[in-house]
Amino acid sequence: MKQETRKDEIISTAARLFKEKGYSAVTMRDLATSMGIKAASLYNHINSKQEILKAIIISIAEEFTNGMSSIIQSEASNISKLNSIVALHVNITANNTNGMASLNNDWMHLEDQLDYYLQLRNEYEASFLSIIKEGISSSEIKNSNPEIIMFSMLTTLRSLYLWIPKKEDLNANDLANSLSEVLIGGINI
Amino acid sequence: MKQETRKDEIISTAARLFKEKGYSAVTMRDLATSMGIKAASLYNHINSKQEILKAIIISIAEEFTNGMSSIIQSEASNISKLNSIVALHVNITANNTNGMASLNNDWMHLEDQLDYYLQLRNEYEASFLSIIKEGISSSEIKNSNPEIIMFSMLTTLRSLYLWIPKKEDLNANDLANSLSEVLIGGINI
DNA sequence: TCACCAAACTAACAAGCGTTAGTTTAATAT
DNA sequence: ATATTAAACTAACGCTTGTTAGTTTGGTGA
Repeated sequence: MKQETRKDEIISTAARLFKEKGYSAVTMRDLATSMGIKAASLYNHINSKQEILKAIIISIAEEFTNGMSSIIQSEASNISKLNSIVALHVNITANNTNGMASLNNDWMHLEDQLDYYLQLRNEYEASFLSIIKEGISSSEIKNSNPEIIMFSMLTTLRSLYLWIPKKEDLNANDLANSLSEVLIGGINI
Repeated sequence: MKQETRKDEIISTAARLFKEKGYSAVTMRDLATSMGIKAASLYNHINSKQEILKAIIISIAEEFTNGMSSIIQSEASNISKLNSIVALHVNITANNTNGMASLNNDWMHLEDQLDYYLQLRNEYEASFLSIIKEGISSSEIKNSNPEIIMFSMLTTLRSLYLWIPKKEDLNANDLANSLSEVLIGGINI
């Protein structure tokens, strides 16, 4: 765990501001003011506003890709893989709530890295869907529409960034377990 | 059903653009180009960019408030009320996919109407939560954390705008039913 | 035929944008 | 003490922003 550089501070401050108003509505002067410096001084540490967005989003996207890769390769049951996906989202989001907001809402403002981001996202969703389909084949999962199941789970998981900060006394494991129960077990008796 | 005015065309075109890039990243010149006119000409029909956002968001928010009000007043079971909420979201979203994107992502750029919007949203969530809590009390719903249940359902429903446009042969009733099954019944066997 | 009017236009505004260039400051290493 | 350097600064750039003012256009009703 390397110590946080000034560039890291800029990136995490930017992520906080991007969460509140979105990438496009946050100016370099806003960011500088939040850091207690002038806008021009930011450029001693970063090359462009774009670069900040890229740094926020791509690193998280790659975390998801790596996590999914481990899950896919494991020998667990498909239901157990879904539980692991829930835990993956809870953990990544708990560690970088602000960044998750940019990933969800500002990915379209990635320029050079947009294609790469979309590739990672498509691969992630394909892996997710294949787990659900295999779970249906093996009778672990109800024979419902697999796209609807994935959509429902994934949108809930993607929105965790809105919800986790409100639970100050958060235990990530407890949340992941409760959420898995609701998402997988349903709510009716 | 009154015929669409030029102002309505501007608002629906704006909603389409706002969905793609967000309110802040869409300029009045972008909007004008999409309409095939010059930016200044927009001001023959609308008073400000703000006003467009307000027109998009507030009308939808009030639709939700009215829908929830009917559901709350009905004599149905709590599970049945949840089914009605799912249908409410599917129907409103199917009729105004682009507007739902602004409601979800650009509500914070409402200025004068921000407080009003937040009031409607808070009331809506309070009603939603009370249905779930009553469902738990009456043993219709598993005794899980009611906030987690609401969070899970609501975030899925709020993300429908991303998903509905991909299903071109959409039957709103079928989608509402399938989604209710997954959200309420869960997915495991 | 002519007055009217909605809806387009051209031109321009002040303010704000991301960014660059060159300079100063203050701490560290020699 | 002196040289080096990271990190701040001031000043300004060219461009884009939302918006206004005043003008032209083309169709409708008297």
